[in-house]
Amino acid sequence: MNDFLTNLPGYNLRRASTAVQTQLTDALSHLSLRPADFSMLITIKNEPRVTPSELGKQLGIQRANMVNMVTRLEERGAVSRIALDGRSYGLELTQTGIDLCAQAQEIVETLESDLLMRVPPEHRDHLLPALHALWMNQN
Amino acid sequence: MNDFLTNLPGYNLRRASTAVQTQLTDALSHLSLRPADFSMLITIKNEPRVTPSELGKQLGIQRANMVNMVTRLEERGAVSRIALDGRSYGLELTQTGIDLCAQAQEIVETLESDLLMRVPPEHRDHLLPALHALWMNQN
DNA sequence: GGTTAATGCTATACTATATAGCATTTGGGA
DNA sequence: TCCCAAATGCTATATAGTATAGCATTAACC
Repeated sequence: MNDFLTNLPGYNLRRASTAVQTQLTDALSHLSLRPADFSMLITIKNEPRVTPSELGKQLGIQRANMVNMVTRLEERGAVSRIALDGRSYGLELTQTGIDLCAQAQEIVETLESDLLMRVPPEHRDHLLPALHALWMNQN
Repeated sequence: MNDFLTNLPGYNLRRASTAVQTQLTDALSHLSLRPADFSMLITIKNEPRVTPSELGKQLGIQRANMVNMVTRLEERGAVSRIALDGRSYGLELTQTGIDLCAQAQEIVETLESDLLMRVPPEHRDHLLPALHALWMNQN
């Protein structure tokens, strides 16, 4: 049927990504958390007092788009701001944020394991390094 | 730094996908064509008189969202509608559409080949089947 | 022949992403 | 020390992608 498209790695990349992303969005919605929210929480957890700018750099999110995301997480009491100097501040998880992150982490790890199980065993170990190369080895 | 996220296949899938998608969008923008437009053209080319409904099914696009896309392609003279019965119509490429599709195909194939070259050789052949399994083996 | 399903479509909403521009603050070089 | 460039947080805005609900018309099936 659609031989041309299904033989393109890029097309399959997009379809696979949207499928997985939809699953993750659905699963995390029970915590009223979006995928990007989780990536923020886990990064703040591993790197306390990270600034929104640095967070955006690591996650591939524009500075301008971080503002509302941080605000939402702050308004629900998951993160708090700590002034670093006159213009910037660092982010830390509150206890609520720590708990939320732990719950989300469980959901994510279940999904990630399901994801890998859908990949035929002989290809499984190649997926992560291949994907990693695709966005790290950018020009 | 961000060990947890970069070890998740799903996260790497998303980052890789957005990176590749951005490149494709940029490259196709010279033809004023979006990635989804190209997927429509190539499918119509290989399956003349396909209906918007069927096209959407194959490409994972909602019926409601096909309407404007088909209209735009029709307005620029790339596709034409052919009444199949009282309520549905089939799509065909015009000569303009055939030419446009050929140009786009060249761009896409160049990008796809670049994409594969970024993947370390030992993982290269595993990427397509692994990705394919991720969106075809859905429950 | 009448109900059910399919089709194309409108309207709408939300998420993700991107850019331009602004005020404030920091930091480094003259 | 002063000044200028860069960084930071932020506002406003625009676009693409995706999703749902609902509607009128037509086709298909029992």
